[in-house]
Amino acid sequence: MSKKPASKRARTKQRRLSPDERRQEFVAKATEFFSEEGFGGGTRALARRLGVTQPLLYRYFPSKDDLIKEVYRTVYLEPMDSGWEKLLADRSRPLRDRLKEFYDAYTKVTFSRKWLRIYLYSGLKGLDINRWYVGIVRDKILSRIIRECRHQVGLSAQNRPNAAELEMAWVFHSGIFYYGVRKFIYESPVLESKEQMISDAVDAFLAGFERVFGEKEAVRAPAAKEVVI
Amino acid sequence: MSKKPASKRARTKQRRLSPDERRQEFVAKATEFFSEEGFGGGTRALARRLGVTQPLLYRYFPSKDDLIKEVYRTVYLEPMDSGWEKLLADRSRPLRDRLKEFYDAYTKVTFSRKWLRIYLYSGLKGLDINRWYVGIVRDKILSRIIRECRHQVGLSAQNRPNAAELEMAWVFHSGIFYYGVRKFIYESPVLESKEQMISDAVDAFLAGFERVFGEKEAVRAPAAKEVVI
DNA sequence: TTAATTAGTGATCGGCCGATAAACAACGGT
DNA sequence: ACCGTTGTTTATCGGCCGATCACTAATTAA
Repeated sequence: MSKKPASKRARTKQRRLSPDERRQEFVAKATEFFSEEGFGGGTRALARRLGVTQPLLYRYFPSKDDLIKEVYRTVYLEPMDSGWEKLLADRSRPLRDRLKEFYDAYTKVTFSRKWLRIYLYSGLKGLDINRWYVGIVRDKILSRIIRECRHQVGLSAQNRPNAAELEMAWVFHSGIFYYGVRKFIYESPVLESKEQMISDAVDAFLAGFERVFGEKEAVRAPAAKEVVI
Repeated sequence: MSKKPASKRARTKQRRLSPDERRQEFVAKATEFFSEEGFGGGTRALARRLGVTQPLLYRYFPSKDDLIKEVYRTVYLEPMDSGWEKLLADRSRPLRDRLKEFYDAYTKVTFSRKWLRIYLYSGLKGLDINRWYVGIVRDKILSRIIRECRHQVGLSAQNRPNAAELEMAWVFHSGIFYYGVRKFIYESPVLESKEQMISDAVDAFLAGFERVFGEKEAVRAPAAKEVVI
């Protein structure tokens, strides 16, 4: 193989991108790259994938860590949709329908090899942004779901969710989440219909919530165990 | 700081370990080390933690990769207990009790920072051993659970589980599993009583399985969707 | 057309990595 | 007390890493 000046003026004129666009392009490709290689991936390999030389990265980002931070920022912020809370809270529709629609939407943005890998890597690193995200899920999504469940089974939806309810919502949520992990990370065969998986999970959750928390709580553990965390 | 001949005969006589014991000791410490640092962790840092010099590792293991393989081997095999299948299949006891006891035991060996981190790292690497483990869980645990659930709700427990049932068991199992991830990886606050979490999850799962698969399946999607995967 | 500015490259630095070889220290049988 | 064996260290190799700098090429403003 000889030298490779290829792609030098490969396509007609190849508009020069504005600095901001170029930066964003780098971040986007870097996200793909790091999601595959992990954040241990080298800047030279990344630059090769971008079709540029390695030092050029340092014109756009002060350090590799800064680039990585931007990757996190875009990946975590991208899927957030403020409409979700309203969707979950809309009591003019059956709760079952709301939950199904919410998880259809939620998994549409989070179930990708890219997103899940970045998420797991950042979780293993113990990054603040991961903690922030977990907190958002708990406060904006799961707490809301519990309020709606309480209302559904005729309990007061006033107080904050207690720890046991929250845990049950987490187990439900995580079960769905892990479908994505099995499919896109483990590349293990899963039920081909994501919609059916969600539908069954929602039905099971609602049935379970009712059995565990509905009505006669007499048989359950003493209230001391249900401290709010 | 001067040279550090410390720990040279530090404790009385310091029995010299047999080669096999020494090897195992190295693997054990290496497991801890890699679970914290990830497998990108350096051999020098590992050796420092072992209190020896780096080249010594290469007397016991031909390469870093071989050491890592042994780490995987011990971590994955350690928790496997052949008694679990029997426990799950023992129909002289209520299914609810069997499931609770099984998950109490299962989470006792898998819920540790060490195990979970190694598991997630190997999953992200797409290692064969991870696929093998997922297959074991599916075939030895979840399939068994479904047979017992079917028997419980009066269905034939003969045929293999269909894809929808299997998925539901996965969602249940993953929900419990992720409690460990949240606690030990994300270090997020969780319901302090693991037993209650399991108990509620089991109750919800059983209620859900009955509602979704019990009796009148008329309302469910056409059978075509329930192909065995 | 020319000068100034910006985009991109080649060469290179120090540092850490996995791995090897040779020297040295400790033990065990006789 | 000796010597062979085994355990351990010191010194070092080539290679890849993140980062820097001086330089060239392309673009824009005049």
